[in-house]
Amino acid sequence: MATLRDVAREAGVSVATASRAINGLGNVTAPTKAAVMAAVKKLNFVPHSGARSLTRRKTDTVGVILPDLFGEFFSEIIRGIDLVAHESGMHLLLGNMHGSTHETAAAIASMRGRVDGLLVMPPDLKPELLSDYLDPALPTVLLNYDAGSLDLPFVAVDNYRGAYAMTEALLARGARHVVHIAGPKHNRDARDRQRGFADAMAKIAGVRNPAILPGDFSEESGAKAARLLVEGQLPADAVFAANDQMAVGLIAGLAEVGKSVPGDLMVAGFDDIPLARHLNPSLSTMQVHIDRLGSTAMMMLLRILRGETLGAASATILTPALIARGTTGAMAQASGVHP
Amino acid sequence: MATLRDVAREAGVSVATASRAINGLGNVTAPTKAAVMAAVKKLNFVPHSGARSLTRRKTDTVGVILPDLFGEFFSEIIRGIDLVAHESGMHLLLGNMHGSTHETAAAIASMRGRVDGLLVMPPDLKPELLSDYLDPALPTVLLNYDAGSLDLPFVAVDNYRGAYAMTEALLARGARHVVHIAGPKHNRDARDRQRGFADAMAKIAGVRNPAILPGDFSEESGAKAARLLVEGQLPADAVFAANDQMAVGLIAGLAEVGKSVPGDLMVAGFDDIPLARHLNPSLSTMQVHIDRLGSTAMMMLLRILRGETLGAASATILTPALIARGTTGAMAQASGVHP
DNA sequence: TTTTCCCGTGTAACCGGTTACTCTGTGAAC
DNA sequence: GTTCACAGAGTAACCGGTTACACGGGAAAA
Repeated sequence: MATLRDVAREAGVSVATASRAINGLGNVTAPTKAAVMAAVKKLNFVPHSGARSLTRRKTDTVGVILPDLFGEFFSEIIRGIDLVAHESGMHLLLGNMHGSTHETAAAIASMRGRVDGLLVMPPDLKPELLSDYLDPALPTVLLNYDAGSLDLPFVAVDNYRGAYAMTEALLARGARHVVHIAGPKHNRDARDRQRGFADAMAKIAGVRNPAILPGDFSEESGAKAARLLVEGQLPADAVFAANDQMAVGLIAGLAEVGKSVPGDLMVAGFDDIPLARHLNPSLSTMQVHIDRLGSTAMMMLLRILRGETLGAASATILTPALIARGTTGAMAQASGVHP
Repeated sequence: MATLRDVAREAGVSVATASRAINGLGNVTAPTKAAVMAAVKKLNFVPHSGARSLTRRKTDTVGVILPDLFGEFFSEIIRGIDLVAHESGMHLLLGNMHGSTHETAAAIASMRGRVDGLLVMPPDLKPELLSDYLDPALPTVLLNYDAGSLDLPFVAVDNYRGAYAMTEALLARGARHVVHIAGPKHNRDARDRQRGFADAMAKIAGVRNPAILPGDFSEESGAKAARLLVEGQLPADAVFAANDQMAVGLIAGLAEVGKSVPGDLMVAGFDDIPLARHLNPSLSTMQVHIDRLGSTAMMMLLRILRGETLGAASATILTPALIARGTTGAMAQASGVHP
């Protein structure tokens, strides 16, 4: 592979001049520049980004550290990030942290010298721990994580208000006994959604201890909730699952025991996964623009890298939108095709 | 940020010794090593990967260049790659090529000095062009692309045999008039699937010019095909869509005009997207393990990087599996929950 | 004509690590 | 008591770019 020295020799100039010509800096006459460019072509020279980033002290790369994610979520976040990154000529260095806290630390450490900034979606670990791992000198934006005590910029989804709004909507459609299927206990999103549900039940319906079934965001746990619901003979005219996956499992489970949706029970989910609108009846849910989570965070990071101060914009909350569909009695849409 | 020089000074040794101690190379006494490690802890030193890769001439990173992909496909490939990469301590540098040929070249060029190898999924461009962009010195494995003339290692899905098998299955279930909905004209996968369909029709059913409707892999084009089918009064008792998305649109379109599946018509797709098994009736399709596309390619690349020669393994073909479900009259499965 | 200034270019230091080679001192072999 | 081998540590070159600074020469200013 040709180096800048080779190009300079070929063009009969010094490396400094070659470098200037290639990077379009001033102080190079047209003929000189032409000679350098000819040498570049001839030798098929491509600058070595690694070497360049060493002196420039910037890599034009941002590190993205995500936990193990389920398909749709993952790709949408990346898509959102990439969209913005690509516009600014930035590269994305992926670093999944596969579960363990130890790996998180390793993933972050291994980014030093490779990236100009970091987008981190921490799993459910404590802020104090996180701050131990993060390099304060490296601009960092957190994804879906309100750092609280740490004053790191972040983008998060307002799970609380989303759940509140959905519960409110179910009650408004006439439900009296709304049951919630919760997500994993240690999961922040799940906890916030549960709080939103409970608060809405308390404030709007005056119900202090609404029924809450355990779940773990999986389809299976939704189906299991259906059995619990029926066998336990819980009074229920609506079920609000903490995510769509569980709602899907729930509906299948209810169908098996002959309960109809929304006839016997209304059902609602959260996330608006693509499958939601294809179900029959289609699933009512809270729409979260996951890609915006990524693109917004990336934009924030870019601004920090440009030296701008974010101020109030350093905490961005995305509010999910209510999508009323068939499972809450809205008119069933023609499934399949939507412009 | 502390550098190796700082650590060396703090520990009272030379940079060479510090480097050896940190990297666990021999020729360092225990006390010396301990002193260095203490300095590392104290100064919170993290080696600068960029600098290290410059001298080592390896980056422990592989570049992944993918075209603009639809969600599921993208995340599954990445997941497969990451799975293997992570095990070997490799990083992933993402470089989407958003369409244009020019961008592809730029994406590949910008990888020089950043990566040890490349995984490239070329869009539908010609092999000759591709070889112009690729650096012969950089180990490269192609994804879903039979390089043909180029002797680059690749992993591909056997779309031809998959389509052949599905067509065969439809005929075996008693279909006489099978209609194909094709994918985008310039798309390799789509063309191979169409060939497989046409060949199966010719060889098994003796049909020379089977009906083929245009499509572009989108749901909309599937719905449009449904209209064409009904309005054109094509004789048809089975429709084989070149991918699941179109099959989904098709089924919705058929439902609108009162055609039942599989009663009036059997329907089959290709890919086995997650939605497929959730439809009612569930969609028969060819299962492609997209994640294996990624993991297999990554394994091949790792072997090349280790200096092994692949030999026959340099061309890996993944054969999709037939999944018979409700839309071809197989017993409808309880939708929603599957272990 | 002399001085000043600036433009185009070259020299060399530097980014932060790695490593070939050198040097020193100790214990084993003679 | 030499000589030799070798382990432990240091010096400095090097990876491939960027860039501060120096330098020479021609045009403009005096």
